[in-house]
Amino acid sequence: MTLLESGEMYLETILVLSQQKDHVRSIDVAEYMQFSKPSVSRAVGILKNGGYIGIDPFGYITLTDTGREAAERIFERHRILSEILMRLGVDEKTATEDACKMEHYISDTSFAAIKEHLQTHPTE
Amino acid sequence: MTLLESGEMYLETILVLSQQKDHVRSIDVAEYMQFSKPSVSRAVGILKNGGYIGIDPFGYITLTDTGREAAERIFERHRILSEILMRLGVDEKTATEDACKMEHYISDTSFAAIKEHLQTHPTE
DNA sequence: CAAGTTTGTTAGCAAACGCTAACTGAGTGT
DNA sequence: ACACTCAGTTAGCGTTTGCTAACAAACTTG
Repeated sequence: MTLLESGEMYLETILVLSQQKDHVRSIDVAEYMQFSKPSVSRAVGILKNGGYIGIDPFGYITLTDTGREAAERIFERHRILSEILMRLGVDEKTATEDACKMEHYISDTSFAAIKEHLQTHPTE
Repeated sequence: MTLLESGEMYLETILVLSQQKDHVRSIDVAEYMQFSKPSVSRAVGILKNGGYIGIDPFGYITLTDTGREAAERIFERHRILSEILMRLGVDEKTATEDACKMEHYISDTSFAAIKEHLQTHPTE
């Protein structure tokens, strides 16, 4: 099962929310993403089915190892992409929004190059 | 009518092909994009309907002013994005592929910042 | 405990956008 | 003229992913 943009967004959201709260429910994801409950319900089912998340008896969502890996991969892209855009003078809001889309499409190669550039050229 | 990624790709392709050949037909677009004829036929209908292209009696596709503007806007993003990626050490093929996706999602603000950076930091 | 809220699900719609199968109509060739 | 090929269209399918309406189950509350 290959993750598409939407799946990656859900995983990233689950990761972010789990860093902010004790547990994450579908309704939390729905509120955060501003999506309807049924949309999240279906997405959660698909991600669970794909082995990316688990749902405990309380309805709390947990990332599996695979899911956490994918979520962290995207989240890192998000951070690095917004950072380089801000480094170029882009305001935080725009940088974040753009990173949020580009994070799903950039290749490992290009991402590595950008990350490398940031590491070798610390904040001027 | 707001252009989505697919519409932008078709316009960009039409622009590129019109720089290479005397005239551009649906079949040329289909071959170039590796899409089926019906897919292109529908897309062409939508773009024509939206006022982005015209079809002359020979079946040749022409960009309207609006269409050309949109196509050139995307094409410039394509060029600049691949350039900055290559500047960071990414190989041409990957840079082009990535630019091809990101060009549709980057904001005017971020794009301007990248373009500005390239102009003020000529090839080292 | 009855009534209301909260959470999640099911059913089904809509749009975008790829596809194949099958047709039309125009030009080409023998 | 008959047959073939080429370009384009129509009809209709499948996937993804958002939505609303409506329902069920569980928790809260007076």
